[in-house]
Amino acid sequence: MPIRRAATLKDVAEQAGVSKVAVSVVLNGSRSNVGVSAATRQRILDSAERLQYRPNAIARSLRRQSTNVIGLYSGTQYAPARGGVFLSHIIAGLQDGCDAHSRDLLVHGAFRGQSVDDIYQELAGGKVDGLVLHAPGNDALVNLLSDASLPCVVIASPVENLPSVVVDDQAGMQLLAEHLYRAGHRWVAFRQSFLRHTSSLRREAAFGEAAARLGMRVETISPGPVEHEIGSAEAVLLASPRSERPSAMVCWNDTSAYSLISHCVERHIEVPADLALTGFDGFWLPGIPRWQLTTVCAPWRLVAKTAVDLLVARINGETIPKETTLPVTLRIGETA
Amino acid sequence: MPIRRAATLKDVAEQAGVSKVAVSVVLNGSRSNVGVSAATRQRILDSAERLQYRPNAIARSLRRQSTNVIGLYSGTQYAPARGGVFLSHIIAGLQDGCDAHSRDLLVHGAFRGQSVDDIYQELAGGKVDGLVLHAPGNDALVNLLSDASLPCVVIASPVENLPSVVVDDQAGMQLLAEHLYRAGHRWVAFRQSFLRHTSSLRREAAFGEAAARLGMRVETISPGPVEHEIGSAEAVLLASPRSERPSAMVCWNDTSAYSLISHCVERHIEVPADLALTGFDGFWLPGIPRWQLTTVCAPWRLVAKTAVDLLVARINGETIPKETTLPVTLRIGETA
DNA sequence: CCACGTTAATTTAACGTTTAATAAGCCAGA
DNA sequence: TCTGGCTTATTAAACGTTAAATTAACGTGG
Repeated sequence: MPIRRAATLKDVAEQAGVSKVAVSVVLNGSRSNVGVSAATRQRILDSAERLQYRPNAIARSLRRQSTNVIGLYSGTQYAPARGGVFLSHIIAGLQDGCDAHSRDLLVHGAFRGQSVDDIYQELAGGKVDGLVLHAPGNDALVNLLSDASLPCVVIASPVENLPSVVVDDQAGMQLLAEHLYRAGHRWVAFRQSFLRHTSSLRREAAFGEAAARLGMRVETISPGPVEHEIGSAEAVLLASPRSERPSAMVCWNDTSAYSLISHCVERHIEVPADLALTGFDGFWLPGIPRWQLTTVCAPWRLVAKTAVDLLVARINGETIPKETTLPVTLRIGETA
Repeated sequence: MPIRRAATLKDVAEQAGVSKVAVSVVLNGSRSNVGVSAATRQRILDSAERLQYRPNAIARSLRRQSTNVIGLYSGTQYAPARGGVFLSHIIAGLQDGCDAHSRDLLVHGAFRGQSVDDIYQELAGGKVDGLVLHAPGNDALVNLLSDASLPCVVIASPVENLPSVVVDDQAGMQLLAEHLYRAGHRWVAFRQSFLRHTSSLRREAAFGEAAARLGMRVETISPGPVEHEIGSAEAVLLASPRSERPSAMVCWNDTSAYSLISHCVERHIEVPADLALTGFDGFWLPGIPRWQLTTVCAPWRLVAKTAVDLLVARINGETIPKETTLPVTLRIGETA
């Protein structure tokens, strides 16, 4: 079978016996000053149809100096087992946004072992009109990006000098603290991310303050160095009699909470009777039976969608707020 | 602050007092016949450094007629709650592949309400060097793509005329049938996807044959028209005494199985004592306690990675197999 | 001292678009 | 009859890169 080159403007123009410009105006309508008569227009349309013309997006991008593509750079590994549920909501939201603004989404590679400069080059190489950053981590990279004229919006955790879209950790922790207080808890622990994510640290601080304001005793527990494993301090805690340890644990996110439930089940600790526990994120996992987690529901998908909205506004030259905070809600389940 | 235009080859060339070609050769090394002396090379490198030159990916793509980007088109909505876990594994695998071949991943929009022609134009507009298709659905689109010279690989479900990467549904169903037979089951049901996915139909057929070969009685159950809800036929079945209904249900995927477990718990049906059930996919959900599903583990992430490998081979002009089938394994949990 | 190969460069053209500038034809009004 | 304006076009240039063809300079061996 003959692999024939895709038809270009030039081909159509020759077929129709007109100039490239006329074809461009008719097929990819521009706001320039050229007019085209009805007859010519029809001839062009016919030729385009006959030649199966499709405009070349790359050439157009080069000329227009804009690609209609939004990039995503995430500093975390996109591993479904670790944070994958989170990122899958983020990607869904980015798609919502891209869809609404007729843009495509470019997911940049993992950049394993590449230098900051290489990563920056890849990000700023003109492939995208703007960038959504998740957990960029690397300060050097962020500095490069702040200096560059490439529009960026950060999600999930704020970063100095760049606009961000986050959820109201503060309010979420306040809601949890009040709920636990009302349920009678006076000694509670915050279960931190074993990787000490920025979000975890922010929530730890917020919960500490909220609980202290209510007069509760608060401490922080770090789980083991391996995900889903239990740390030694935590093991000691879970082995202690009920009266000699916190009666509730606020986990930094849902995954951590589910993992903790497993440990409790193994140790025959009744949830919430022996130990109450809560999560954060509120992701709905398909049909998980039995355990309805008490958690803070955060609109992550909307966060991503909003980030794209802002990014597009920014690309269009508008000024966008430094920090956008989306509200959270408390979902009371059966674990606290 | 001054938003200064990014430096181009021309800028560097002028600074260094050489031609653009020399700069191109030094910075973006090509295999052409031009030589550059050590002194000139240094001068160019210095200028590039001073001007913070980054090559423009779009211009390069236009000239090279290749973008180094792989596209993903999925006919399904990317909704985390529905199939999102699946797609998140797929995207992870695509990233593995893109990473291995130094490519980027372009996730095309949802194309809500767009015509086949528009979608095709978007896909074939030169933005990507090749396309991974998931559940393309639309026949017209597939035909267009088969005709076009754009390399494609289909994943998850085979499509006529296009190379595909799938998992061994046949073997998986054989394993399940044998396992259930050994456990003493002689009357089993296949729980179909309420959307009648192609995969579900293939598995239904394969399981039917395998079970029949073993002399088991088999039937098919369609769940309700709403996801995670139960259908009337199924409700009747679950309400029947144990001896008057199948003793095991093979669900078309894990999500369906988890959902069914919930219904069983509500109805006080003990799993697996009163009803055994199995899934398909073997996704690990973070720390779900209590229910270890008996299921077929399918290497979806690897499927996606393999698709990219093949696609890249195809882009490089190699011939690739029509259908690639990856093996599955049986994971025996506590539900069957 | 000249033909020849090697090295170090440059000039030209091309990739497929879009925009700006320009030109030709025609008609209305002064 | 000329000026000006509108319609319908065309030509030239530009976006930033790379490939092919060309040129200039410099030995080197015959």
